[in-house]
Amino acid sequence: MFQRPRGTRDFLPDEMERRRWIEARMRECARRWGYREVCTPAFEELELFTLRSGEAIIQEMYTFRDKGGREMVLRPEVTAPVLRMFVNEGRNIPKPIRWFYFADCFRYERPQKGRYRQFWQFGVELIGADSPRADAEVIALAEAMLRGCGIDFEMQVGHLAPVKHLLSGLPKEVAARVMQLLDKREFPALREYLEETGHPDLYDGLQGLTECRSLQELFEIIGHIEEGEWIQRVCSELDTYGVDYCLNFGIARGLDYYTGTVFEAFAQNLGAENQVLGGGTYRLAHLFGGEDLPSCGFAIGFDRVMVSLGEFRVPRKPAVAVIGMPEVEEYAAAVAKGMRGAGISVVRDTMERSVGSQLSHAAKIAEYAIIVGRKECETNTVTFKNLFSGEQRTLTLQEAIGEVAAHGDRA
RNA sequence: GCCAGGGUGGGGUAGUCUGGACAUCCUAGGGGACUGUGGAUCCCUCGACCCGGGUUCGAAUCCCGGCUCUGGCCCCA
Repeated sequence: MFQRPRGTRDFLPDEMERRRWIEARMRECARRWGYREVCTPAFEELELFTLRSGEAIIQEMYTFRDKGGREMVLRPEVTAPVLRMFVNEGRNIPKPIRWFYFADCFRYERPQKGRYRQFWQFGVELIGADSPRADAEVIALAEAMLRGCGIDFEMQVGHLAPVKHLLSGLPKEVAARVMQLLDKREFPALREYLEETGHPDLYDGLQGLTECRSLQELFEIIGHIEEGEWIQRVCSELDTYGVDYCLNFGIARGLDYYTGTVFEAFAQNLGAENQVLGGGTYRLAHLFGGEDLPSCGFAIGFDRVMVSLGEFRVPRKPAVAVIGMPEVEEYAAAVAKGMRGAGISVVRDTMERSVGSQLSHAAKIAEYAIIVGRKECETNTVTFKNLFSGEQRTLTLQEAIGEVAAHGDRA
């Protein structure tokens, strides 16, 4: 027997229906906000990802050398490919550009709850807009999309300027380490580290940033900064949208490429891997040879959304089993064809089973059975049986089609 | 890369501590009783000790290594 590769999953039909159902909701939400789908290759040149993030992350990627000797990688995320595509062929598209994607990504990491080696991201990029209103639109869309899926989550919004302001006097490595500790909320270690490096005075301000829950508190800590008005405007836009969020100026991840507003969403019922969405403003295009356009985007951890939602039933169109006696094979085929032509899901026996067995099987996989034999063939009718109630009637094909359609989706 | 706990037919399990004959039970799958009316019932059938090594007369059981799953750490672009 073959085992599935580590960190990958198989999806049976019930699970796929749930996944497609949620995916469709996200798609529909993106569409309503004016975003259109794009698709990039599943693999790219390795350098596309190391350019920004350094060589160190190679160990967490699926890299390979192709037959031409090129260093390639299965995409570990989609923002860089989308921006690469933008630089390659998006120059003459009217700005701002609103794109979304739904794609599988690959990371060579240790699997655990909500973390897989092949995982799906649903993401959105707003390219070329640089305003508080652009930031707010993307956050509001993120919120709407997650709400639309029905998960229970908390949206946190922050900005990198306050913490960068506080750390402006520190050497780069020290600042990076501080950000790391701050992001993880390891306050005792942070205090210790600041004392070691001779900046104990920064502790209260940094801790304050992670705890302050209003702009007023924020400005009391950092005083006046240039980005203050921007932050204020993003918040008031979010209030206008009616977005339910809380402030967190301790969000520090991705310092190397996020430039301003940052936001994250956390699901309530997941384990250690409870972040279901992350995003912010960034500048990437210039790295790939384009102009230095600001962009804002986010990615939803689709699999984590699915874990958070648990099991649920998706409405499904009813299925019909057409059971024909051997002597009227052609008539049965015509009935099946007619129903399929009307958009109905039809199955027929492929195992040469008896009528009794066929019905027995039909009861497990279909909602209705249609039985046709000499009798029905001669009168140009069908025997239409409701497999829930057992009730059965003689109908014309058109009447049977109408019956199935009238009962609609089943829950 | 680190820690903890698991791995027995497709799914769920008993047996493992205390080694012993054909490995338990439920469920799902296939067939039949039943060649124009099913889900019940009965019968038949298919099908497993994660892999490799060691100890032993004998290993699902004990020991070692590996793989893998679950949860946590690390990381999270």
